[in-house]
Amino acid sequence: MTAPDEDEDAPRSGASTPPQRTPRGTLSREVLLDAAMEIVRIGGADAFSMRALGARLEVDPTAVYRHFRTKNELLDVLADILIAGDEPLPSTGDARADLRASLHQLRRSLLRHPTMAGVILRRPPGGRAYWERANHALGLLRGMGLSPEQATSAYQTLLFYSLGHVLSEARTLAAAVARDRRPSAPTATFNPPAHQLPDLAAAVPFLRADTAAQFDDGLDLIMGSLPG
Amino acid sequence: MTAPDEDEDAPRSGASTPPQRTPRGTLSREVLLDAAMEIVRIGGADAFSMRALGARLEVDPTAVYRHFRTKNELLDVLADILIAGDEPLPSTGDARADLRASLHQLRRSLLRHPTMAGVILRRPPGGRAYWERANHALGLLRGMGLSPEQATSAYQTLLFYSLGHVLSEARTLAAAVARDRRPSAPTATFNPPAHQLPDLAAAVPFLRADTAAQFDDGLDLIMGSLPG
DNA sequence: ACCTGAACACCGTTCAAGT
DNA sequence: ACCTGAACACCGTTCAAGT
Repeated sequence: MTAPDEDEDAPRSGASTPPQRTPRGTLSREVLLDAAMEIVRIGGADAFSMRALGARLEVDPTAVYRHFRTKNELLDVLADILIAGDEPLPSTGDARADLRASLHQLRRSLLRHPTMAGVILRRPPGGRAYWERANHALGLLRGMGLSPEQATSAYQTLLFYSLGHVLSEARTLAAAVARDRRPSAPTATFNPPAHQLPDLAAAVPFLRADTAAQFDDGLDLIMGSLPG
Repeated sequence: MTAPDEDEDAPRSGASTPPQRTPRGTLSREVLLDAAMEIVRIGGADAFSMRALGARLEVDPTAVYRHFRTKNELLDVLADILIAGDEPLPSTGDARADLRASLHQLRRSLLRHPTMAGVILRRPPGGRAYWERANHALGLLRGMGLSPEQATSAYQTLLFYSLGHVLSEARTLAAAVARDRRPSAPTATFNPPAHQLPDLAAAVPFLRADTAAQFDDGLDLIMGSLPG
């Protein structure tokens, strides 16, 4: 009924890498966000806590509250950094291609921290980068000849598809990461119970290993209906 | 930069409703799942913990471990119950309509516990209902004349779009729920910073209040490319 | 001004012990 | 066979106190 259950609960190991010294008064939003991202990179989303953050910076955990009102507020800023990514929004002049590229950017950036993607996507959007991406994409859709109303609908469809795809990839990746942390757990590859589900069985060979190409296929399908 | 931040952290109130008596030896998976669902219904996903579950059933929290190996395992079973929903899979003979109806079912069922949707969608899929839905939808797509390969691609696109849409609705709803639990927090309606983002500003009037219709628009767009 | 430390009210999970 | 209770190793957050 349930999957073999390789639990994400794994060891809650505090990140045990060389902590960077933090002379008095050096704490800042930037330093905190960098350290938070490091903790996530090393130990995954489960390893991140206000206490782990304090420990990493050799500072009392509660010192963080000078700079972020809550853990969730910090998480939201982290989210927006991931949504922004490190590449500029594409603008080659080919609206179709740019739109596609922007969504691929978003996917790649969120999947850079797969254990974090699920955490981040659960939070309500609100960051600057999120809205800038929306504005950019809407502009491209207008450029393809869509009305504001059509552009809005198309963008939401493309965005929700992308978020769902990323979420789906991220949760599988995150589970795999958790498995590898428990070395003895079974490999339990993605293996739907096709027994007695014939149409599912027929689909299994076409589940693509290349999930980036799979993502692109879906974009194709959705963008196929768009003018321009 | 970040939204006004009405935190989901709210009071971690243990569900304080009339607990049902639990004579010795009555504990079962079913009783536990019912109680868990009740806790979620009353207090949201944050209120659910192994300790709250024990308290509700007037049982030591650790007694739950006789029936579920971990909290995550229980969560996965809960997830599959929500994914199954309480309606049978539609089969009117109109494949297009049935496919659409099935995805609407999934959306409605997940949104019945919006605070739970995000939690559930973060977990890797693996329940029976999840795969039965896939099998059913793939069969409908085959019936519309799609090849196994086309059906697989189309189903994944539709599913990921649906999950993304539900996630997006759920996180907004969950934030609203959390706001209402802190009666003094500002209302902070969904309000993108359209200032200096002209294309976003042009889209705002077309963000539909009726999110079920919005969901359907996206299904239209995607299914518009499909044969049959 | 900025950080510390103790404290509060919680977690999930394990395991020896009881009935 | 089934449940309890103590214990372990954690949480986020508040607030008075220190420097």
